[in-house]
Amino acid sequence: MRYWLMKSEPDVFSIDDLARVRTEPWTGVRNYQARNFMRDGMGKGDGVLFYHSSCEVPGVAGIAEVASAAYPDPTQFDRKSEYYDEKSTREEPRWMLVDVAFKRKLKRTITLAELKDQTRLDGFALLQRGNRLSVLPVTKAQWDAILALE
DNA sequence: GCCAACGTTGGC
DNA sequence: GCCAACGTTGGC
Repeated sequence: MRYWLMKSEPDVFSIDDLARVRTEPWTGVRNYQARNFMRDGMGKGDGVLFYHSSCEVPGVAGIAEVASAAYPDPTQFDRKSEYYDEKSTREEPRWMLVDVAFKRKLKRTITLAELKDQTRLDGFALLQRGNRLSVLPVTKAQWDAILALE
């Protein structure tokens, strides 16, 4: 079992939205490194920190889990989707995703500011300069350190 | 294969 | 709304 962090803008899709729908296909990732983590790294049952980005209080808002193996993101084939990719084909899909299932909402959001204060989290990918990845790996030690703040 | 221009992310 | 970081695109 591995651990991950996945970013979502709460105005678009929040932890409460995930709680409502229970399981959500993680559509729209169009970054190769993030895709590779989903395609090659993730397995069913892996832990996911659900992170709210681009909002008033950025931070970890809940816990989810990987609920499927990777499969082609259907939005890449949909001409009407904002995620449509004309260079992708069904024979050779360019973009993959996993399903993400709700586990629980944290009692409170663990803020980015708090995470930055933790010396135990030095080296955490989320906190590295210029990081913009929307899907990134978390070690067991980092996972435990973050959730200990709840 | 280089690199300038451009677009996007995301914190502040 | 600003801006730093950085990935992608396309001309050469």
